[in-house]
Formats: sequence, C-alpha cells, structure tokens
Amino acid sequence: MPELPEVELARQVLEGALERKISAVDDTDEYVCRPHLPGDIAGALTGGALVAAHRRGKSLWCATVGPGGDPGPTLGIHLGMAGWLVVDSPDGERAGGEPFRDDQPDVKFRRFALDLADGGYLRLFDKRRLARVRLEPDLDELGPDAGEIGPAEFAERVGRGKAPLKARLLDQSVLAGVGNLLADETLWQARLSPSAPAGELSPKELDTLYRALESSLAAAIKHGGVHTGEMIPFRKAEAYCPRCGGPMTHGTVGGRTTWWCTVEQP
DNA sequence: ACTCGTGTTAGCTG
DNA sequence: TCAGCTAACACGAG
Repeated sequence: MPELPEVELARQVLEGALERKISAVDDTDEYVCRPHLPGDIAGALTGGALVAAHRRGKSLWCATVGPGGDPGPTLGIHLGMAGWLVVDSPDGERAGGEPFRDDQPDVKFRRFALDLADGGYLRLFDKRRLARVRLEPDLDELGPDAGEIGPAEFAERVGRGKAPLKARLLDQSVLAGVGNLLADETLWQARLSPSAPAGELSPKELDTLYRALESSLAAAIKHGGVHTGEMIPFRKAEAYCPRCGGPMTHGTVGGRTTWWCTVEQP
C-alpha cells in the first residue's frame, strides 16, 4: 500500500515519538525483525530515545541516542506492502493508522512496538508481515528520492537501459519512492507506454515524464496517498481512459500488474 | 478452494 | 560482470 506519499505521512507520525524515552521494545517478530534475533533491537534501544525521523523513497530511519544521550544505532523501518505506524502522544492524541480505515488495528497484526516511558507508544502494524525493522539499515543502494531529484539527474538515471520504462521507474536503486500505482499514474499522465525501452526515450519525453512524476507526487502528497490519482479508479475491467475515452487495458510489465490507455500509451 | 497482490530481494540466465 | 527477469516471501482479500 505505501508508496512515497504514504511513507512521508508515516515519517511525520514517527516525529511524534521523538525525544521520548523508550522503556520497552517488542522485537519478537523474527520475520519482520530479521536478521536480528529477538532482544537484539530491544537491547540496543531500551533506555534511549529516537531523536530524528528521516525518509528516502519508501525507507524510513531514525537516529537514536542511548540512555546517557550518546549517539545510538540507527533504527530502520520499511513498511513493505501493507504496514502502517501508530504513535500515541502524551496529550492523548493518536497519530497514524491504517490508511483509509477508521477501525482499531487488530493486535494480531502488531509486528513491532516501542513502549515509551511517558505511557505512550509507537506501534507497527502489518497484515502481510512484509514490513522490515532493523538496526543500521543499508541505504547505500537506494537512489535519490523521487521528490527531490532534478530533471537532469532524472533523465540521466531513468533514460537508459533496455528494460521497460516502468521497470526503470520502479527500480529503487535508480529512483527511490515510486511504486506500482504511482508508476502507472505517472506514465498515464505523461502519455508514455509502460513497456517502451527506457533507453530509447527522447530528451523531450524524459522531461515530460519528469514533470508528470513531480505533479503526480505533489497531488498524492496533497491528497494523502497514491490512491487518489486520476487514473487509479480505472484500474479495473471494462474501464475507459478518463481523458480520451479510449479503452484501458492491462498486463504484466516489469513483473507488476500494469494498466494503460490503448490509444494514448500504445 | 483458489488466485491475486499497492514491495523487496535472492538467485538464475543470457 | 551485469542488466534484466522470475519466484518467493506471508497472509489477507476477493
């Protein structure tokens, strides 16, 4: 579910947990916390505090301090396909929650938790269990954030190779933050075929794509997520392009379900 | 009962 | 060596 816009919201949720003493850590989900063993993360964080919340693409990480205020290990969080964060603040307000749902998260989906000394908490929920929590995450392979890259670097990184353009956009080492829905939305906005070889795009097409990405991102951040894209509601059978009325079709591109307009994105 | 999947990655192939 | 592709991951949703 989460792409860059949702993860940015999650980062803001995380900020609510900063500078609050950690009294206990539940790191017992061995799959979510792998390769750490239960107790590893707890031992590293208990008594300390998160002090900064960062994001690049879909990856989150927190700087921490130990009990004495000395620098602690970095805590990495990736929400995977279906994770979400909840932080309970001292004033009783709760931030975060499963996107587009109001019901209380089921405790059986709780995969990681920090108890805070002031009585609050940070919790990670994930139905699919594909979220990841780890100490000292390796961020070296991550490309520049899709929201911060400039047009020249975008063209240089994306406009190369024989892979389908969509696969290039989804490659987090090329560009960090674009997921399946945002990729389809961006390609549709740019009127470009998802399966065109990335390296064969003209400079003009790459510029169009760059501007489509930035505007799609801005719209998604403004509206709280990628589900609000103009084309997204048409990702279903018997759909027609909301712009030209031509038939939408779908298939697999870059290993992911892909929708495109048969008229404008041939 | 059975298939699909909004993200990542190990492992295979040409 | 490496770009590119596929299957696997866990498990809920349809």
